[in-house]
Amino acid sequence: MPDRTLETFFGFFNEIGIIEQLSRALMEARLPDGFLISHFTVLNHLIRVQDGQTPLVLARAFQVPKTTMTHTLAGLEKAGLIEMRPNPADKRSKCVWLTAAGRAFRDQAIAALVPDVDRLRGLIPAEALAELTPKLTEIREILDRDRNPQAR
Amino acid sequence: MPDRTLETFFGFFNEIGIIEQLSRALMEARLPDGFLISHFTVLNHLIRVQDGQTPLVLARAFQVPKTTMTHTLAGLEKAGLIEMRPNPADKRSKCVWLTAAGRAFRDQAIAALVPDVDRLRGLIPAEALAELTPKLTEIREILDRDRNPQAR
DNA sequence: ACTAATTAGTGCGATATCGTACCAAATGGA
DNA sequence: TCCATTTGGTACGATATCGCACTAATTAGT
Repeated sequence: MPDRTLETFFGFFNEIGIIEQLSRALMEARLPDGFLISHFTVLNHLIRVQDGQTPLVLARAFQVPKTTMTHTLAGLEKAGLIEMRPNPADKRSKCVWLTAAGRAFRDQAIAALVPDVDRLRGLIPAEALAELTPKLTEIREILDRDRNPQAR
Repeated sequence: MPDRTLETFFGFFNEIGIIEQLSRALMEARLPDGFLISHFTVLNHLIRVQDGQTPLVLARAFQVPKTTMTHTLAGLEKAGLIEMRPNPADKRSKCVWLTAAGRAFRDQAIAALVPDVDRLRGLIPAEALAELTPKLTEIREILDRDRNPQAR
């Protein structure tokens, strides 16, 4: 019950939640019908970091339960954007590989967002975001370490 | 395609998304089984701002489609935490009123969160959040004004 | 080497979210 | 006053998310 600490935390997470909703709606409006942020971010991650990763590694990277990742990957595979191959190092496991269509999809998605970002950067200076992001990263890492590290 | 603007925006919204997930998981773990953040935030809003508001006003306050708010309110009403009464000013409309149980539920939910906040404020100084929140509010308001203002 | 515990992935069920379509009431022109 | 449009709310269907439970493979402890 320390003074206004509770309100401070609530207020912060409340803004985070609303911005998340708004930005998700913005992005999904530009993706082809039936595709969600989750699809895009997985493709983007596979390109930026590395493909060939296992579903579980991806689930942990995105902090989602593994069942959710299974579902997302199934959608991407059905759309021909990724390929699931057996993991040579572990017969229980699989590796997720991008297809050419997957790379193209991600590039097109980014291209489709350019007009939005162009418009927004007239309203929100990129420097303001660049300044905030590392602080958010710090908080994200703290929350991440804080939560129960097993499961998911 | 301006230099790294795209990456800056992506990076920012990415952190926002992850923090949102982590904080939601944290809060929902403390709520009674079957209750979600959406339930809590509506109750909290009705107490902090004012009860007697209409579903549509609430939907706009939380930036969710009105169908989503209908569903959330139905859950709260079934649990006896709110009451839906006719709106004397508009026969199509309704007013959402808290019950005593609703107020108690909200108070208990907050009490259940105190240990978490206590722990977190040892890891994240409240001042750091207090400093970030207004900047997030500004961004949220910009995004809000930017998006298509009708619908939802 | 053998068994117990752990780990990777999926199937299934519950339910939250959200778009479309719809009804009823209210509003605004002519 | 009447009709067209707009607005508040809900029903319904589609699907994303997530917890639980299960199988198969791996790892650890003896």
